[in-house]
Amino acid sequence: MFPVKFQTVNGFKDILPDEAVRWRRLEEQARAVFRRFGLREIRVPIIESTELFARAIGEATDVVEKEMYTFADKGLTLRPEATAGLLRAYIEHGLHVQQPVQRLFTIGPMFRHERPQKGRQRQFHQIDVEIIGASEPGIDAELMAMAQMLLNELGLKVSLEINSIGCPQCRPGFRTKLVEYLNKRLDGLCEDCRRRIHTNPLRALDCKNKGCKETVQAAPSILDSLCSDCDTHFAFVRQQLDALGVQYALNRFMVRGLDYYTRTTFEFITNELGAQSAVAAGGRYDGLIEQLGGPAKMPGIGFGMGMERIVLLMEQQADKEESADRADCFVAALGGQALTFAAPFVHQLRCLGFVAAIDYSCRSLKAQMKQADRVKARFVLMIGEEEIARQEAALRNMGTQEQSAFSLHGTAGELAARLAELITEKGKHEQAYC
RNA sequence: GUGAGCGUAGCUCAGCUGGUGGUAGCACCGGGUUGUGGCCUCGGCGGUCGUGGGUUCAAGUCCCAUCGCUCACCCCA
Repeated sequence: MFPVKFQTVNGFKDILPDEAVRWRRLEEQARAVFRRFGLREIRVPIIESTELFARAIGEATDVVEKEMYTFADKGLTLRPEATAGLLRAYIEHGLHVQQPVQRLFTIGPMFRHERPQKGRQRQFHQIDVEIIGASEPGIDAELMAMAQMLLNELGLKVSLEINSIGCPQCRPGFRTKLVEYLNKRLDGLCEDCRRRIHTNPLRALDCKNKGCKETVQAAPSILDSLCSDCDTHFAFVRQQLDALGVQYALNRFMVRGLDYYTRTTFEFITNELGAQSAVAAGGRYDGLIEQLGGPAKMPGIGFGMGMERIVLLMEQQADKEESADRADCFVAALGGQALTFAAPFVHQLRCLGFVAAIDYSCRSLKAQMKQADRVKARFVLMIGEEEIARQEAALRNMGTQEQSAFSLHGTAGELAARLAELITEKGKHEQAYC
């Protein structure tokens, strides 16, 4: 039984080097945008106590009920989302004392035991942003504007939908009204939604079933049931979005899957990801911090951005750009003696900060040139018997095909420094690579 | 947890109503260029047809089981 083939387990994926280029671009762009908005990075463990997630996300949610990777005997769980862990860290370290408003982001893997499909893995990655300690509606608008800026700069076309789901003061009233409405129209609802009336009636509002969609069209709107504080808040959010030039659509049917959300909720959506539509989503969670044992009445708002989904969109939508993985100089060594020259040389070039490559196999020059081409080398330095005899290597510019002699007198360090100067100098004149 | 579809070379795929696994494309290696890349050209490497059973003179093809993957439902980023 020896030729056991191992493979990634279901729902987990390798990100191979070619694809990792896109991931890196996403992360770098995110960091660049976040810096402009004064966000600071925080890194927290991917394992927390099961109890933390149960409290934050809600005991009755699908995520907690059936999707968590839990080590039952240890009371620990792989995080299914990032907010809970960040807030735990915020509270544990008393960050609010240092700075009343904390603007934080983190990037990393999350885990949910769901059946995988397009744009959904069991290990998936999120860019997560939280602004804690500020309740002003301007914050809500700024956060959405920032997410949109990032998506725009990645070259993606997605749309923004917003809603307000009220607060513990006004939502129960709406819930009652909605249940009343739904109960009168059971015929128009799918089986799931009839069940939802008892478990989570708001979910019926965003059911994909056609009949439910029609039935729900005339349902009472949450926006008409907001208390005056929530209503004022949401009006300001919309006004601010307009002022910032952020395009959005109001979606009174939008609901959240996690219990902690209050007031403003939003989703950046696309119809180019199969059954998945949200690429980033979030909202306010004004009661959550207190609920987790933090300071009373501490507000917060945040969003998660699904990196797999963004990367899929980047593949489909964004301009293909040339990979930056490019060698400055490839040193072709022909024969063992040449290697003793070439290797220290390449090492010195690398010390000087250049991307240098070498092939130790001593294959034919043709083969090595092909290899140089594959690593997109801008220059190739050729060292063979003749060159060693003459003490002059050949330096070839791969873009222009120009070739010149390069004296081999001096120590490896001196030679590398001179070569570095040469390839920098020549590289300035021809950016184009054909 | 539920449903549907698909497993042939490293990758993308042909393979008809069962009748010898494809000069297939890409990639890789080598020759054409006694030491010069991309384009071209010629050649080479590469497969227990996911696995196990069954039907048949004969199975990549039909049937059953099993494993894996994909998509969708639920739910969610």
